[in-house]
Amino acid sequence: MQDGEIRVDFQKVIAVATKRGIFQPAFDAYGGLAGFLDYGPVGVRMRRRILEMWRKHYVINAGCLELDGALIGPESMFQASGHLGEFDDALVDCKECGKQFRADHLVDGGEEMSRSELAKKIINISCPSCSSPLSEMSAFNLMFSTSVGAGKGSPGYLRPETAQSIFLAFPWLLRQNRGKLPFAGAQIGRSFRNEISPRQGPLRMREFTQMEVEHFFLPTNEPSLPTELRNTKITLLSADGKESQTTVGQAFDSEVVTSSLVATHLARAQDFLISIGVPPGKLRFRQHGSNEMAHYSSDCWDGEINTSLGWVEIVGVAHRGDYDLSAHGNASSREFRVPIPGTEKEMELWKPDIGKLGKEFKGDAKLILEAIKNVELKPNTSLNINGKDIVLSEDYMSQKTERISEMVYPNVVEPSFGLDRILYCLLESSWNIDGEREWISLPQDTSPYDLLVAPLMTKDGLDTKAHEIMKSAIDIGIDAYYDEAGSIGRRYARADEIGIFYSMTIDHQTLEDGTITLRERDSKNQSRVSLEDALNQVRR
RNA sequence: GCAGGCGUGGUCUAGUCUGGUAUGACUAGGGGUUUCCAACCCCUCAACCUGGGUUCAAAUCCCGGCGCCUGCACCA
Repeated sequence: MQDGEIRVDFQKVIAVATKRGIFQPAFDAYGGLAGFLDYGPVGVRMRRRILEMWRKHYVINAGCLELDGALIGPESMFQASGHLGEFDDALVDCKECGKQFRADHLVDGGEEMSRSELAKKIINISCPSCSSPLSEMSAFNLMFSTSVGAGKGSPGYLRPETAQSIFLAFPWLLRQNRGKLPFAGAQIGRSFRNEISPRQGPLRMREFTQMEVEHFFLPTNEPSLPTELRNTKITLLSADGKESQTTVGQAFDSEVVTSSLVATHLARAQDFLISIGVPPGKLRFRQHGSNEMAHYSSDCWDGEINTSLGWVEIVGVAHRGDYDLSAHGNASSREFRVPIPGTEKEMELWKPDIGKLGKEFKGDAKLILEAIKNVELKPNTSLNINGKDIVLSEDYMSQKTERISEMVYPNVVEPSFGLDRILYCLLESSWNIDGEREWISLPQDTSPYDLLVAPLMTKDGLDTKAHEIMKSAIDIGIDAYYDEAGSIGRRYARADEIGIFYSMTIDHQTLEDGTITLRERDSKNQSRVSLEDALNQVRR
């Protein structure tokens, strides 16, 4: 079977997902609500295992600092992050044919205009499709809004990405890292976007789980591409349309990927995805064109999987520059900059003697302090305060020695994974069909269960023995599933359908010599081994 | 959000045109039999998306809502 082959379609995956307890539409009993899913017993296990693998890669191995941020944020924060402005589309629709357009796309230079300007211009424009008059402009924001507190409360929004939590926590995380750059924050959590028309189940959700890393570094000292990642094979589709199968090292050397940290995270993302079972032949990284780029990003590569629905984005590796930290630095009261090492200078500075200024100038002292805030103070500085010329002599100031560094906003590279999409793509791409037999061929690490425990029959004490074995498997940390219903073949089929990695069958010989039959899912190979050997093999 | 199509047990489906106690299969559960890759026999559970209208009577006809699919638009 070919690596890149597509063997199953969307409808089929959704049908089996429902049948086998992976996921189903939420609020089904009330007619459903588009864009929301419930995960069932098997789905929750799969998600948990994918998350475990992600944490292993990014938190445990790569040493990212993990955060779990609040879901609801204040308006001022989203103002600063750009989400209130940029996530907000001004829409008009045609009164005649009902088509809907983005107002800023209909007006020349509309993308640069303020809302009120746009509203004035749009009055004179008619429907591009049928030339009928257009409706008044209405705003649509993709963020869910709510109100915080009693009564009218203050406006709040559900976060549309987990990233902002990490940006806001940057000064705090930096202290946890004892002031050292580079470092990365990592977060797993839910995000919310009020999509206009969510479709295709887990691929376009209104509530979804993100796994994000924000890797902070000094712009003057970008982490280099680690040598062990240079040979990572990767398929790249750059913005100019050229597709290349190359290595991360070559892509960086030839400047297809210009940032060493972006290159690093392309390699890491690829490693992670392959480790959870994404077939390399179905994976590529596609560079965004400049018109596609999000408001914060200067370079972005989407990791995409080839599915029955076309290429589906499951991870974005974005160079966000200093967009977010400088936005929060400017809008909030906190310092988000860091000193640039080596720029530390000793300076002789004159500081005003506020006590003396106050005694001498009384009410004007405040104005003087403000006036000297932005100039370099030295003896006999002359100022104009309320039309009066004032010369500050040495008596009003004293000289101090200070060590000062240049300050800079760190830059950030962000790999951002969508868990729900990953799970869907994994189900689809690991689907195998062989005649009547259909099974999910996930690596053991992301299979929902390690082991099926099945007595060949439910008599002669075989089921009792199987229960005992079940317990001993669970005791040593094996995720085991017990099934005694129906023929053994049927049980294998059920186990295969959700991708249980091993099956263990208990028969009469088990009662005599303690051996069992161990079956491996993909090959269907069976071997008779002692229970102890079997459990050791199954144990992860 | 617009247009078109669709909505029947857990799943797939017949029935809708032509209004009258909803068909079949699979799955699942119980029992029997058998035992290493969805075997067989018996039994059981279980459905007309929702709200209104027309009618003696609505799964069926009409209108609204919700959901799904396709196309357009949108998409970090």
